[in-house]
Amino acid sequence: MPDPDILEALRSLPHFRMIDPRILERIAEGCRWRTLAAGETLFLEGQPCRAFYAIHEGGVRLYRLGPEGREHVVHNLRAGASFAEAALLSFGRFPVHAVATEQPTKLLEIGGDPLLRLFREEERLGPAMVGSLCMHLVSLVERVEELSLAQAGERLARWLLRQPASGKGQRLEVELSMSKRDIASHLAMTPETLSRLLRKWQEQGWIESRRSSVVIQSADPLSALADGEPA
Amino acid sequence: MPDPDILEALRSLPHFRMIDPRILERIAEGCRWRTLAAGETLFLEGQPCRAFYAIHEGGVRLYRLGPEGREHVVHNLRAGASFAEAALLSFGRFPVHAVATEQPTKLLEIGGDPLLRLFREEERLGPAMVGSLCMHLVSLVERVEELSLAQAGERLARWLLRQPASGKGQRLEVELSMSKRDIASHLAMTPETLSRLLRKWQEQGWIESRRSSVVIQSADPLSALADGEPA
DNA sequence: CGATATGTTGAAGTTAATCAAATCTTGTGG
DNA sequence: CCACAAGATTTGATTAACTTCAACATATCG
Repeated sequence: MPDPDILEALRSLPHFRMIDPRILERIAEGCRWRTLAAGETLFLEGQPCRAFYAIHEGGVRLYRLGPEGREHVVHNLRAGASFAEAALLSFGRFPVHAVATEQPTKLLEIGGDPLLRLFREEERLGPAMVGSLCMHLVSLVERVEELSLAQAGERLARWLLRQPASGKGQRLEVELSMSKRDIASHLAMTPETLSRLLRKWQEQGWIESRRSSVVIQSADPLSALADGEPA
Repeated sequence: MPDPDILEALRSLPHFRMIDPRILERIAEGCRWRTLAAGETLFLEGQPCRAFYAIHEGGVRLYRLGPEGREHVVHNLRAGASFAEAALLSFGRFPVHAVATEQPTKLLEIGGDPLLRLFREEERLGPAMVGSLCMHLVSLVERVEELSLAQAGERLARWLLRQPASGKGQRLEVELSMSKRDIASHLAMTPETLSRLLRKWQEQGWIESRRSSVVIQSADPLSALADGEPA
């Protein structure tokens, strides 16, 4: 009887988005929560690797030690990220040290043994995980592309047009799935800038900005912005 | 006798970074190049999917058609990105339309049949691909995190400290793996800003900026910057 | 050497962040 | 149901950071 929190956490990982629930339960049996204090070490370089990890809360720093004892930071990860998959599946040993950077840091430890056994027993697991990961990859690649755009308006217009929209004809209604504060953060701008952009576009008559939705009244100028036309 | 260009292109994909060269050759046999003109359609939503694609040059737009014939852009991808893996491995049909957005757009088409056969025959392929993809995922997650940082100096300092560095003791020498122009682009800043930051840090005595390398003379102030200390 | 691409520097102009404060929501307890 | 507190959003004024534009310098290569 696996912990429902663990199942929920597994489902939220891009690794397992499209995995059969029964298989997921078997993976969940090999999982457990780990909570670390800030600065506490999770594993050391060279140790044999029997699991990989997903950060539920807090942050983790992966680093090597240089000749003079200087930390060489390889990655600095926060909630939502996962790590050590390749160590588990390909290398067998951790290639870096890992320490928690925040207090508290809560990790999901996903045991490798059930996972590797399932890879052998369930033919569809490999392709399903690869497909699932790739879908996530495509999103991230595009997110990187978009964050590289200098203009805040360009980023917002792109994001807005990509949101699932209900509505017929010209009037598209976009339900905002997060708070505006979180949207601003997602788009790497301040809430103030987001608010001002929405107001400006409303004054132009392009949109109607509501509390938790935006009605797009004419998508064309937004599309132009999204494609890099000067504001 | 697979086309060496195809092998090279496959190797450069995060999917196949750690795959046995002999397996890679068998995958390569199911690949071919596709070149499209701007606006040309690659596939339509609902068509059966027998391959996935990697963009070698140009760009591809993935979209659905809304009720009024309005394009709903799902992704806008450029060189280096790949897509339709999940369609191939999980769905069997394309969930979106795909058209080239640039002239010319050159794609590598990776046939699904050899891939799916290999998944069954080669036990290690699944875990190896998952591990490889995850490694790339970790990098991307962190890149997103970093691009969200407002300050250009913060981004550069982080990037610099994470580069593989040779050198003993305090003097770390970082060989620049790309042109400064490309580094600037990677970090979402202009070459001018990059140049000015390097010069400023050199005047502070923190680094020595050379043509294609940077010698870090004291990493501490850079680390402070990278951790978000005000400049 | 000359041509082209890459990198550097300076001045001017914009964008978006910051700071500060007002307004609006939402949830809670009385 | 209302008052209140905490949080979210909006607005305005200011400022700092970064881009843009233009010119120059420096490599790289045939």
